[in-house]
Amino acid sequence: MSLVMDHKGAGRELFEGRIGMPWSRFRALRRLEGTARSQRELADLMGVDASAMSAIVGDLLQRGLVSRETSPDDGRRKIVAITDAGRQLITDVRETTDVVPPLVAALDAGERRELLRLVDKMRAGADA
Amino acid sequence: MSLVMDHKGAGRELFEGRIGMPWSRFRALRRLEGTARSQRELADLMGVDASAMSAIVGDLLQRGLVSRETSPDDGRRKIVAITDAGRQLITDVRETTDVVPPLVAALDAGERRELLRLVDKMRAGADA
DNA sequence: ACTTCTCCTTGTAGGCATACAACCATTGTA
DNA sequence: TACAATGGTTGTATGCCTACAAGGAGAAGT
Repeated sequence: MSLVMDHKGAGRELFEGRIGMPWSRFRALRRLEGTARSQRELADLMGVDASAMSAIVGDLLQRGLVSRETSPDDGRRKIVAITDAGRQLITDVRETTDVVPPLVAALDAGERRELLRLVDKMRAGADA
Repeated sequence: MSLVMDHKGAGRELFEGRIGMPWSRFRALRRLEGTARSQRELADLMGVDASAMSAIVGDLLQRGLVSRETSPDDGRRKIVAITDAGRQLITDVRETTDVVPPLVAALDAGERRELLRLVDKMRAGADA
């Protein structure tokens, strides 16, 4: 945890510099890859409150990465869906491998593979 | 990196709730375990500017976790040293193992050991 | 000596993440 | 039909991390 906390700053700098967007936006975008969701669902998934979600979606909308429209079933809900541009952005980020974080440089190839495996496993657990 | 970014919030909450201190303070404190250092040294190590360091040390001082005195050699420098209370706090934090981060819960014992090894190796690289 | 550099401090500001309160519109319930 | 609950928006505030500017004090170079 300590390692994480100490290097999140570097991570954000790297990321935000690369795609010019606060991390929270990308985080939300990722949750829309599979399904469109209401803002409430998104907020619950990410553990933030409705007002924060409102701002995030508003921003993504302006960037053209998602669409937002009122649900036909329930006039209160706004359904947020990822756009092609949004998908493209996620793909681009995923393919960004040219910057090996300095941290990982300390590991050899086998260790990196193992780390990746563990991280994926943790993420799978966390997303569930 | 994604995993890190997504869970730093939880980490901070956990940490700050436990010891009532922003992470940056602890981060600085750790760098004083081995040697006393001037604020400039500390700032360079942590990659923050002098004014940020000034605030951090001021806070640690108020908490009684470090001492600060002008260097005998150079009247400009303030030498910061960790106190017993500071060491105690670090020890306490290190011994806090009662909260297995939810993330790690997805791994079995062997995997956790391996993860720990990799993390230690990365940290060793980063601290150097 | 005079100037320049260095260390530290204080004040100020910006960005991000987050929360809460107040409010509107819509839906669900008694 | 009233009243309560829900989804969303806007405004406001807090905390942390960070930076930059300006200025005091000591040290170094010429």
